[in-house]
Amino acid sequence: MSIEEIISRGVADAVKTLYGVEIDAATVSPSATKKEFVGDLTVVVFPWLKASRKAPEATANEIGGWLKENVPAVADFNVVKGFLNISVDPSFWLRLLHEIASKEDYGFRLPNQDSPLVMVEYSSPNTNKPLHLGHVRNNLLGYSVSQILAANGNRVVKTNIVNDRGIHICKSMLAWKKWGDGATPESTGKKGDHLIGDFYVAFDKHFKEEVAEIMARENISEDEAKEKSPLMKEAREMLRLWEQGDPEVRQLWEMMNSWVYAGFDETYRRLGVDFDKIYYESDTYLEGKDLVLSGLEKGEMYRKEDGSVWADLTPQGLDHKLLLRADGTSVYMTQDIGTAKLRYQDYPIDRMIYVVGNEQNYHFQVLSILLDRLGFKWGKSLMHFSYGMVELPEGKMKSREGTVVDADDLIDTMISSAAEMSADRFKDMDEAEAAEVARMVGLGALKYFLLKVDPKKNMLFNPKESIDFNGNTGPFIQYTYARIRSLLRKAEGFNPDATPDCELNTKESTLVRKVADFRNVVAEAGRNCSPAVIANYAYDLAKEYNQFYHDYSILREENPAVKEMRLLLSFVVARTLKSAMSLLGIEMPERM
RNA sequence: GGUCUGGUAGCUCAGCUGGAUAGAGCAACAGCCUUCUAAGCUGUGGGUCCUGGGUUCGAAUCCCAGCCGGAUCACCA
Repeated sequence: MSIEEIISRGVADAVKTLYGVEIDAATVSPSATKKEFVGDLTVVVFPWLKASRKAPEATANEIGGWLKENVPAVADFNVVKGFLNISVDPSFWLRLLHEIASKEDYGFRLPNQDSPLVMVEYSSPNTNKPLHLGHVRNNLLGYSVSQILAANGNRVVKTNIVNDRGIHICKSMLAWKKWGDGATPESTGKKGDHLIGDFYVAFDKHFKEEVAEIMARENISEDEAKEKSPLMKEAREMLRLWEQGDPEVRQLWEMMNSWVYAGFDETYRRLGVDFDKIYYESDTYLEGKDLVLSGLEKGEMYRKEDGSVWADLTPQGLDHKLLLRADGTSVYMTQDIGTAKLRYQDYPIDRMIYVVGNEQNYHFQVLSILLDRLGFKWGKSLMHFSYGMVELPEGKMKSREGTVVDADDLIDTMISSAAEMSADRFKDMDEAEAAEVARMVGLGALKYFLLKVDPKKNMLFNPKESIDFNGNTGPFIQYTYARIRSLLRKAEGFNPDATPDCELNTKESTLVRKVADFRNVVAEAGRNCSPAVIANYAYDLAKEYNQFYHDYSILREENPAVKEMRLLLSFVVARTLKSAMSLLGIEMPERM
């Protein structure tokens, strides 16, 4: 039983004994005492004033006195206004420290065969351009949420749906045919996804020139000129051929896609994210039609005179939504319904989480309603893990304006900056180790920077600031960890199973309490799917430890029991930091 | 216009299941390396928590209204 539970139950017993009123121990919720007051935990007594029929101070004093008499863990108390500050018996903290040190991975619950099966969809790239900063936020969030759910005892399937078909891919293909000159990743030395991206840009450039020319020549509006553009006509024709399964177009498509996938795989690998199952839209885009038609039979949808099929969402306060065009073809929503069907055939999932940007909030609101109507048990509760845009200091990131931050460039920049700034520290490492540490630190900086912010908010990514390794950053936490590891290496004969016997001071007990709280933090992060909760906890713990670290010379401590206890405390702090950061996908170097 | 979402220090962000004098980092200033890693630590200054009402012992937090910003409301994906 945790100390919070002991206190809660004690207060409930006290109120019952003293005032004869039953209260639910769960409503007591003791919180950490603020630094400027004496004590470990604080209980607010205002809620029981009606029961005591006394002033706040008197009530708090009575309850405090009862706790001190009857609850062994309570050593002392003091009262400030209606706040009852409780000091916990120091021996309790020592026992708790031993208990934590003796357990492996004390923060995580492992899933078993009966655990809920959760599918997390993230990344979802288009195959016509490389990944950019927005994808990086998506990938890191998706991976971290998966880790957090797994740590809370869920079975997790990480999935990715690749948008590998459509007019945008045809644009790249057409550009390659026209101006590519047979270029391949091998012949150009370019990463496959970048090569394809360059052709997409090339198409856009030629297309714009063509439109401008037509506008000038025929004196018509831009929209009309776009309609008349031969290039666009060719792209559309290519899409038509693709849909017919034209062998030549399909072959080109497969070749170019394989280049892109090789490029994506490398970026994913460097980011440290992975997937259990990848879906391709070219396999799923025709699915969903049957389901919509069955919904039509059940009266969940309706058909208009022109033959198109719609869903009436006005009962939910939304609009009418098109699901099948008059010619019977699918729209985006229909495809997502079809993908849901396929997924459910592959995995009997209990819960579905879509990590997709907030510009699609409306889409997922509608999808949830439709899946529910079509009989998916998880439809109603599907979670759209919505996140905001990443903006740059100069302004918004728009591919048109050419200010996109490429994911690969970004990773390179982070790693080389880390190497540069750490050159002095890495002097005594060999080249390979220095490079490995720079990689961990560079990526740690990037990941932490993007994950510590509340996902639903738009955030500002300042490349300069993210390279600054001071303050609330990943490297600060990594550094704290590396120092503890160094300390433990130097401490001769350190034994994590030792059971030193001494009293803990306030700083030490605060650290023990925070480490013990990790379990609750992981649970909270699991409830809210919130990497930010984990990140800010890790920072808080690292900061607390740093203050502690600077106050004592642990290796020179003369009392062997105190020395042993502080080493043990350092050990559990390091382990907790590592566990927390693993939920963010951040690696921890043993030296840096 | 409808819906969703955000507004906290000069800047970037925590805090939001209601609790004490609203916290970090950056930036500025002043200290601390013969001590286990100074990517650190200590101190100073910096706030109408967008505004106005309401709920109550108590509101940055909950409710209502308004102001400002973002997203979305495609037979695009």
